[in-house]
Amino acid sequence: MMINIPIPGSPVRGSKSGKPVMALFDLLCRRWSMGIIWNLSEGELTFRELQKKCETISPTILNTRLKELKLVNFVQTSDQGYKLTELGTELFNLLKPFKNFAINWGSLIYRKGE
Amino acid sequence: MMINIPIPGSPVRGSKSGKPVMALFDLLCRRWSMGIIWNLSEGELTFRELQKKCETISPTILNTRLKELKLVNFVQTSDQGYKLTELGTELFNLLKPFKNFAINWGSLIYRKGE
DNA sequence: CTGATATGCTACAAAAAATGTAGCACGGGA
DNA sequence: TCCCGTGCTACATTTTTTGTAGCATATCAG
Repeated sequence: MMINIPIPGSPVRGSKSGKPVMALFDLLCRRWSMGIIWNLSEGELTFRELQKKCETISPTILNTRLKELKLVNFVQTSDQGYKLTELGTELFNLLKPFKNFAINWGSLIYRKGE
Repeated sequence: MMINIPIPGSPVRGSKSGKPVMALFDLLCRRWSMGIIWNLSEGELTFRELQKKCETISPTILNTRLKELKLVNFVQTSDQGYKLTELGTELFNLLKPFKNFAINWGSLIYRKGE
């Protein structure tokens, strides 16, 4: 497995100069990144618990994402398994409003299909 | 090309029951989705302009993402090219604070490497 | 009308990322 | 010692993404 972290200031997807927000997007748009942060927000979880919460994630990708998220300091290990760092929690707080937005969006899509 | 949209309420990556927020994450975590929304926030852009803004996107994927984002009503076409819908603008507003977060995060990573 | 340019987009092969399944190594507990 | 549960790796297959070339149409100058 090959770990490749986007570094703000170095070229990333979306920005040759490495605009920080593009580096963040590069990271977050990797499959499951956001889901993992979301699921960890409720508290510490072991590897297998997290795997269950994510429902359909493969252990390979879960482990890769966890390594990445640890490297960028959004997630940390603990006795009990994995948990968000302070920074990761801040990021989750930015993600939180997506829930209601998504619910509203979902009801619009639903109506569209009627 | 095959368009496949996550529908809240139907199984999506991350949720067999299709939790709306997971459907949204499924969509947003596709490569370039967030970058496209970000770049369109400043105003209408033609296909080629958008391509230039995204710096390294391929036309294939740009077109795929645009079709998807139109289908879920985040983006619409206009005389001048492409622009965010009202809903897309709302979504952008949720994304906006990521910029400062990313800048802060970037400076932390930088310090880590010193 | 003709040629030069720009635009939106498609084709397609190659590369990279994600998936799914099997299962290993290790640390309890009985 | 045998049996679980846990964290995680191996690896073949499938899906996504990339990169390059280039087509079709529209516009404009001559």
